[in-house]
Amino acid sequence: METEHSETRIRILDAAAAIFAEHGFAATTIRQICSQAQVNLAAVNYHFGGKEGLYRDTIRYLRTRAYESYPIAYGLTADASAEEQLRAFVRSFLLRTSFDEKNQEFGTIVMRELVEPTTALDMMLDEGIRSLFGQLVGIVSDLLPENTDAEIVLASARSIISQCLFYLFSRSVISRMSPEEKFGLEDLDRVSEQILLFCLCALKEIGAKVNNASPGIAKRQDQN
Amino acid sequence: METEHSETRIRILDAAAAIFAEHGFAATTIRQICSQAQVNLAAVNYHFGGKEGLYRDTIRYLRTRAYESYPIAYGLTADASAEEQLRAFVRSFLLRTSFDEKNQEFGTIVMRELVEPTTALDMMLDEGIRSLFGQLVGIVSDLLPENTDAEIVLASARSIISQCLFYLFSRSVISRMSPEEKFGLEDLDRVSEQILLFCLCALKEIGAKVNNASPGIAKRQDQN
DNA sequence: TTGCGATTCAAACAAATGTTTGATACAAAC
DNA sequence: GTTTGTATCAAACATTTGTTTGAATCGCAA
Repeated sequence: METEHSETRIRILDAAAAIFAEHGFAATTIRQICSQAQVNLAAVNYHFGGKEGLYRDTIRYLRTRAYESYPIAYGLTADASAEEQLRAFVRSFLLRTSFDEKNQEFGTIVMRELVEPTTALDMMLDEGIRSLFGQLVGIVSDLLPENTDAEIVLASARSIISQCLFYLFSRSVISRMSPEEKFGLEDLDRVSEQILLFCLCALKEIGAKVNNASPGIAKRQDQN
Repeated sequence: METEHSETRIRILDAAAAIFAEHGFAATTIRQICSQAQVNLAAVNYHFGGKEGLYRDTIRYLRTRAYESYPIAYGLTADASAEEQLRAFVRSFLLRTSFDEKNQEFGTIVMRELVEPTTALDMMLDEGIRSLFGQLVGIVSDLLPENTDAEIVLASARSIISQCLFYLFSRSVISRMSPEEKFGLEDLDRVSEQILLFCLCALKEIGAKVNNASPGIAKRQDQN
């Protein structure tokens, strides 16, 4: 880990990222990678100990790059409202996983890990996914009345994250059903606001329902 | 196609469904399949012409079974309200793809096709996905005011389907984050109602917003 | 029974893949 | 200049994989 001092290492990692993302772990051969990276076939074993070692280091490499470009609280002041926090969460998530094409390889490999978990998934859970989801639950909790059932908070967080994941998973289908849509950087505002409209409306109405059902403590009626 | 007259064919298809779903196309060997099916190694080539032919027939085999068990308008009368139609859509979708473990193999292979499309994905689009999504758009359209922007209808439909897909794609993560949750048949009611709560609340509030913005034609204020 | 097409089987084949090897080139330290 | 450790390279190795082959077996009609 640490620094990628060697020039060859980086060339291999860049090629591996592209090819692992495109074909998946099993269907990728280290001959492809070494050919594209223009290094000798034995270089992978020399530098990474084997195909699996290269795969793990490739994920770390991409993840580091993605989170450096778009940290979780991307462009957010400390005193931001819960709604703004949710907006930042959704936008940085989309950017990190698919809308910035520089990070599309990261998103694709994450997706592959979800579908076909390897030991790398546990690593990703411990180092990122768990805390990411916890943060979302916190934001959703702030957007709902205090006495909201915890299960509703959790389910709502899942509903929200699923809409972000959709644009990762369904790229292949959408590009076939409506080929004119691209979902690149220039579409980020439109898509993120569509997601936020749906989610904020849902949370507002759920909050109203909760307050109606048990009009005990927190009463919130912030008309947008 | 047509009937699977041969006993061996069915044994191979059953084994192939399980193993393709578990390991994916590339990582599956026909030796595994034949071993599990207890047939000779050459049987796959004899009956299906090769590994790819077996893969295509396996998808068709699973899809037929899934849609026979849970058709799109599963348990729905002709005069059902739009909300009930949405409920049936969500429930049958969940059952078809993951919550009925008999169809989990189908859901898993669909998921794999989304992540790594083969020619089979085009087949699936033409024969099912496109009309399925069109049906959902119709239901959403009924649940929103008539003068709602078409783009909002489309985006809302995507938001809804994404929540159904979530329980397909995120099984591996959820089972690691909260291993006590199972998402089997006994959880269908709870999960589908959570999804429907979120979606119906969102649609209701979006509809209110639309009517506020352009209070022209349709006015709807059905307090739940 | 005999004959014949369909099916099953063990064995082998050719290609591809991850990995290893031993020699070579290179650069810095002494 | 010599040495030493690192990195690169072509070649080969051992497995695994999808596929093919040709004989053996089965089912059944003539």
